[in-house]
Amino acid sequence: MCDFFWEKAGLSAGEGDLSDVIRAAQPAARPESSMWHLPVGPASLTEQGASFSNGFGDPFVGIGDAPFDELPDRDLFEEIKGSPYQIRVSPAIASDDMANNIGVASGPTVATPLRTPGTKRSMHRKGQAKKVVCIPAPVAAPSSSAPTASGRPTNGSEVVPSDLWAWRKYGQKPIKGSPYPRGYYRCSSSKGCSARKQVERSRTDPNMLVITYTSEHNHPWPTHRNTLAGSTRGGHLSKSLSLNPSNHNPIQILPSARDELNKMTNMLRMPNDVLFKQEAVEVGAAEGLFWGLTELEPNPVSLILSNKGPTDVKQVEESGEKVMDPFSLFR
DNA sequence: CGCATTTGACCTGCGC
DNA sequence: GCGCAGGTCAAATGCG
Repeated sequence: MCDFFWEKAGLSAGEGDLSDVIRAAQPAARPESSMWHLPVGPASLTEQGASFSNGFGDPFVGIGDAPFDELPDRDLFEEIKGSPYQIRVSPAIASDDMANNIGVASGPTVATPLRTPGTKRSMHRKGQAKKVVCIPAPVAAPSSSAPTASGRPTNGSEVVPSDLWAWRKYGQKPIKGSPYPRGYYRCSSSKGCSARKQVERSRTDPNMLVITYTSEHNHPWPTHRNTLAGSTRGGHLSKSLSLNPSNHNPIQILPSARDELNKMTNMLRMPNDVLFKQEAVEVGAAEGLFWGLTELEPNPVSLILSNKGPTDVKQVEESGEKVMDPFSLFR
């Protein structure tokens, strides 16, 4: 049990359930924000169908695959290792049940849940681990003629943020009730890897991308993404950098999260096999969020936390420096 | 030439 | 059993 978390939420360990925690955490929310702020750390309850990815700063939002009132409460925090990241739960993607449960009208809109509660469709693939993360959508291609990162024209496909695994798109389908199509990707890092992900825009908040990861990778993280088969096209990170702050939400790292980020940095410097033995795959939002940073910058955290360095793409190109912000990884 | 993307067809599970 | 919707396949196409 993570006593810290409960204390942080103003509760004693073992007291209350998720609704209590949310309610207790609510005063911490910034008044101008339409988000609930949950001071939680890396958490993943994929087996239960609920998943919170940790949010390094504001932009990451975890949302479960199940309606909130069905989430396990204390079990959720069994997997929290202690560091108080903040996760914002957007009312725009939270369920009505959640809003009702916590009794807070904390947003202009409380939209429909991602999935209809209780439908069997949501349990379509029983036993398959799922992680659902929401991230701010990169600047979308507004028209069908807009190029993707690879320079190809699209038919309204998403500009899919890279998470540093190599993914190959194998399908796209329009989703009923949503104006946005869903893209289907499978891992191309390794033959036989069953990892898949689905990318779609949130129907309630078009500025958010909902990425659903299914199955686990059965191979280590790639050491050099650019050398992977199938990852070269559009995979040149240095070319895909976009450091214009207007392109994404500002990163806000809690002081108490810095230590944890530094720990992660050290972990990322370990050989792959060490990483796997330590089951570090749960560290980092959306699997491998920070993977690959080490080949670009000796101390990624320093980049995240530092105000130094070029502030826009032009400057980067001129200086030739390999400097990036965390969210350039998703472009 | 190798690989990624696109896209229509096909498959599968579920509700009625 | 049928229809619907989501998920996957695979041929066509294009880029580097």
